[in-house]
Amino acid sequence: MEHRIDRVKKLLHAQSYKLTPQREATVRVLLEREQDHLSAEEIYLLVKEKAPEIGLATVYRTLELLSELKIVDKINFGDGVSRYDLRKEGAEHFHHHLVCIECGSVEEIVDDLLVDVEKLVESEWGFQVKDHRLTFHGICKQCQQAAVKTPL
Amino acid sequence: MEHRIDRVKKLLHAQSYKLTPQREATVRVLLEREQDHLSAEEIYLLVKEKAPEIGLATVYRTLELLSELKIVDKINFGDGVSRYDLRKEGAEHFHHHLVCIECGSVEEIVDDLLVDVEKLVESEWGFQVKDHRLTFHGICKQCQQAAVKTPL
DNA sequence: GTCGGTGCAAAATTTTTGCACTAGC
DNA sequence: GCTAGTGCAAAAATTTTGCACCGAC
Repeated sequence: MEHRIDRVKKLLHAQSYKLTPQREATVRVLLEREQDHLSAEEIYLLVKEKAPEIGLATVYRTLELLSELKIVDKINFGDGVSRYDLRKEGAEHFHHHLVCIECGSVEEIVDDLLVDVEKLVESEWGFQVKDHRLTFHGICKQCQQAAVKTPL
Repeated sequence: MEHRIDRVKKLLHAQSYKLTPQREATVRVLLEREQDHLSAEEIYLLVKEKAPEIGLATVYRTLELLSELKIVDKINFGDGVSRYDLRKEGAEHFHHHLVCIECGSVEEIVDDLLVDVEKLVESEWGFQVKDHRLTFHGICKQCQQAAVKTPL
């Protein structure tokens, strides 16, 4: 855990930003709840438990900063709010999402499935790919099983 | 053009909704500006030119309805607003987006690149894919050429 | 007359901004 | 002291909702 905080600290310092207590608390929440795709509000409430004096605006400013530095990814699943995901350390593996349209659960998959597709996009469209977002919408394993047990 | 309006009309009727003048004006704007990824506000302003009495709330309600019926796709590129895209007629081909991080242009690609990837997700994760969203971020052909001519 | 649909205004929600204040160098 | 960073409150921006009204069947 600590080495991951240190890594963020270094990335911030490299751009002359500081890892303030507020920023550290925010990063710690992101680390602790890495699988959770938290919204700014949710992050704010969790950070408040560690650092009660923090303001929502600071959380937004921190998340925006981390987002610019590509330390977190700002993602949007179509409900009104942005969600924030810590990037994995080895930046060559992106992670994608499986959003269940039944129960709303979000699963992550870490394989880089798009290597071939990216090559195709570069050669066919002349578009130099830097990053990508991929989200599948569908029905998760649990809901499929539930549907078998209790059909409509 | 007209047959595409008719198609929407049928889809609405099939679910006991009407193609009111306001809804028709909205769909026409979407048809005319199909490549443009308009926001609700932009659509509202364009619809107002045809039907000045329309309210923004109606545009939102129409877009939400069309979205539920899968006639349009609600997409989000990370700026604060939702954008709306008419689905292509042959629903088995989704369309993906190439977002240029230099000039902000959005290109569409219509190939269904993900057939193999979807199969993998279904077999590996047991997730039944219904739809997907794929966006590439990178540098478009024009900006690459501009960069060669005028390096930093 | 009923009911889906609409327009308007108000409300709710999410995010940003202005400004005075603080802490570290 | 200067500067980056912060907290708070206000503002902005986007989207939703309540309600009275309208129009087609």
